[in-house]
Amino acid sequence: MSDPTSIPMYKPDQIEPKWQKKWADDGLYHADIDPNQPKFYALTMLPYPSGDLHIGHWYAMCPSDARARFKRMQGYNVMFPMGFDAFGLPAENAAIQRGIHPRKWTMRNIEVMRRQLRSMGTMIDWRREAVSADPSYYRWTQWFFIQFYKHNLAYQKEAPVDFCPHDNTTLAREQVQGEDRHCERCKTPVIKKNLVQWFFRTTNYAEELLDFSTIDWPEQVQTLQTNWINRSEGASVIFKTETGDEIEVFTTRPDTLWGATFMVLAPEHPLVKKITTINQADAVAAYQAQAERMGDIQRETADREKTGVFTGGYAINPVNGERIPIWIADYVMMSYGTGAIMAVPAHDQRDFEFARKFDLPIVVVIQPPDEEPLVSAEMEAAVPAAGEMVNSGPLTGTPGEEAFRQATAYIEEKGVGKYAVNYRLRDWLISRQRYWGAPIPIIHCPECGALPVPEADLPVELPDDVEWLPTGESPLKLHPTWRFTRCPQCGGEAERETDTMDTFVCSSWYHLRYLSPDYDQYPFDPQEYDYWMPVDTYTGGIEHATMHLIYTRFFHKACRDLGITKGDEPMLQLRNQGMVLGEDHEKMSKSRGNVISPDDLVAEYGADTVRAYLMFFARWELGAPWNSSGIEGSIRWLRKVWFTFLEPPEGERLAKEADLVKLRRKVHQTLQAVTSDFESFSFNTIVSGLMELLNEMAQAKAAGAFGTEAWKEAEGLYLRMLAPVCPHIAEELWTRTGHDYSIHNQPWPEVDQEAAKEDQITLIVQVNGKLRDRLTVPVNISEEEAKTAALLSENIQSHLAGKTPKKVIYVPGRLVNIVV
RNA sequence: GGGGCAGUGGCGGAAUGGCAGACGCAACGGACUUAAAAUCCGUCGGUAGUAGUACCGUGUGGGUUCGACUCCCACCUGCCCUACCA
Repeated sequence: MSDPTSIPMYKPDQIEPKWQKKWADDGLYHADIDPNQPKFYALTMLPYPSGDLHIGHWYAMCPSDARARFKRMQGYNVMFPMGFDAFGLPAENAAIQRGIHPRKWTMRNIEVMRRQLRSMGTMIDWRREAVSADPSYYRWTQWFFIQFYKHNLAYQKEAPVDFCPHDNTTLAREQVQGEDRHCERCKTPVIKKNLVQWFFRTTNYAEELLDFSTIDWPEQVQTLQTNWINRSEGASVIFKTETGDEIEVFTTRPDTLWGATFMVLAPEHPLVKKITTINQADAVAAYQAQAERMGDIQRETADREKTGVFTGGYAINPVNGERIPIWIADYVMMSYGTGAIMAVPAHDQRDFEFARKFDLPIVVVIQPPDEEPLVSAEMEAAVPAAGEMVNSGPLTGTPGEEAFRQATAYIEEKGVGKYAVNYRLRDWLISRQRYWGAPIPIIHCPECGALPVPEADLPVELPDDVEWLPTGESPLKLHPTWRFTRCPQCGGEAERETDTMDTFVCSSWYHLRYLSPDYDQYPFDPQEYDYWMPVDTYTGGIEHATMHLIYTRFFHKACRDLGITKGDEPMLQLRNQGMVLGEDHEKMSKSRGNVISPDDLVAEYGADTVRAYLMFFARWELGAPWNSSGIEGSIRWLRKVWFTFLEPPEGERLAKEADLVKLRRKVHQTLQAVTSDFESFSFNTIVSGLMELLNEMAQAKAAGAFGTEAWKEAEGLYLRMLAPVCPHIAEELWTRTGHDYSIHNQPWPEVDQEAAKEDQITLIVQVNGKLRDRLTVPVNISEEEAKTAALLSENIQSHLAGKTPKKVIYVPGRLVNIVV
């Protein structure tokens, strides 16, 4: 290579800010409605403004940005917006610790993150930014709540809820994690509390949420959501107690009804008190108290020994009239099904263990085929398999495959039960007893009840002057004046709801606010909606599979039924990126000291290098540990791109025609591969393909190709392929090689299929499937010619050792396999 | 206990019925340099051999196939989710 000082060095810090400013000044990435252009809504999950943009944020956003840029060059009108999920606990905790107002803390962090996001060189259209903690945003979060409330999709009820004693607020079920049931934010074990809470009726949509047929989402997310919703088919059956009450149970095995020898209620079940006899009252009360405390201490694992207490009460088995005892036990959950079960010890392992421990009767009512006749006294475990119904009154003898249907028909005919579907999915608990969230827009009037705030009075703004100290009640409740108001109906004295909404409510519709963040007639401008929605590609972490991604689907469907949104799904295609681990292969965290700061990397290498490395170093959907020497490879590559394109070659070699044909072939083959890799999110092979092509171009340059027509073509195609990955250096080289600004307005090039075609192939010759020779042959070789050439090869002859081939397999353009 | 994902050189990965290890990092040898950095050239799965080459090799065991990293079955290991779900 000639003296590198003859041309300017590649200095990203002199290039990147310059272009970022020019693109912003020119509004290059403004996405406006254009009915003549196909639209493309590319969305990445909005970040929480914790203050520092983590390398993980870059990993989520840079490849998504590159793909959005690719789509833009393909001729789509691409919208790639950004915003901030700005409500939430960390701001409030920071306020408590440091005495800063949550709004101030949040807005300061947002300012830092905006700067960091700009330094990435993304094509974000900042005119569409939305911040969920702005009154102009949460006004509409409140508006959605009111629509839901008016249509019975939001309601309040007293319920035992998971409460975090450290954060002093309730948690949604999916925010409680692990065996010890700890808070996802602060890891404190949660406790149970009975509170009046607000809910959204997600369960109304349980069935529809199981349908993924119209969306292209990863199997894994579909599985996670399906398991979370957990649909089970069975029957609901009514048991009458001797006190005349009805206990409804859900069972997936109506065919085992004749084997129900006792019932079990959850300790919190409302009928327990009524059923319990005087003799048992003390034991029952003690057990209930113990069960309640259980939440307080640690919740034990599933395989712990069964405990329970007899209530003294009895129910009647509705199919055989047997009198069966009613127990309470903590293995029955109030939160699933009806909080009561019929126990069939012979065919359910939990019931079996319970029956053995408390010496309750076990009656076999199912005889699986291929098994010795079951004898209850000799059983060591329950037999849950399907089989012929036995000992089951009129249905005795019903074969296994008929049992479910016949049993269901029987109880329906007798009027004691009916076919039923049950879901694990529960209604979404949205109340939070904290300050920094969107206030629930409800006024409680002693005369008129809970009334929505009139829409004209929205937003219900958060007061600024609030005491933070968490007491378990909303800080809004402690404000001297805020909560006192007038009833919108009767005008009498009334009080505001002081709970705020779960931040997942805010993030369930942010993709709609991006459409028109300044619009004040409606949550979004309907014209913008009609043009841009639905989201075409949505990217983000898989950790949101059972939270945000279920909520936002629910929200969209609910809004559809209220006539607010259109279509069944908000996001057509979903892709998840993996995680960037620390160099020690551990999750990055401040306490481990293995955090990689994007700001430092940009200062050292420039944004283009960081972008390229993030796309190159791992499979995007899997992620990988960071490697600080690995990134050296990316900067070397970009330096080499720089010199290969700018530095005049030494010497006066004249390229041979064959070299130019070869160069064009490689360029168009690479273009083909890069195009399909962008479509399939294979970002790592895009970069490796470009590296390979550069190596080939350097060779062609050494052979004298620089400045030829073929070289000019290769240069133009290379830079356009590079543009989505490394937008700054691509723009700089584009200008320096004599093209017109801006490369980012260039169309994505077309593959010249003729140029990409090989004229020779390497024919693989195998003997019994083992590679024995490689032959270079013309691409249009006939089957006969290929087989003959293979058999004539010296190597092959020696491996055949005089034997006659039994069979010769030919795969056109690929290989010959000789079987002896 | 249930479900999911993954296992390929020292490392990240490529190939997804047909040349295993593209591309890059690290390492080693060399050139340039007073020296270093940068850059360039070369080697780089294992065993045997000067070499041509041969044998082995994609977590383990089996199967399907002319041919398996790739498809099927069972298992092992790691990670993630979930959990007395009736």
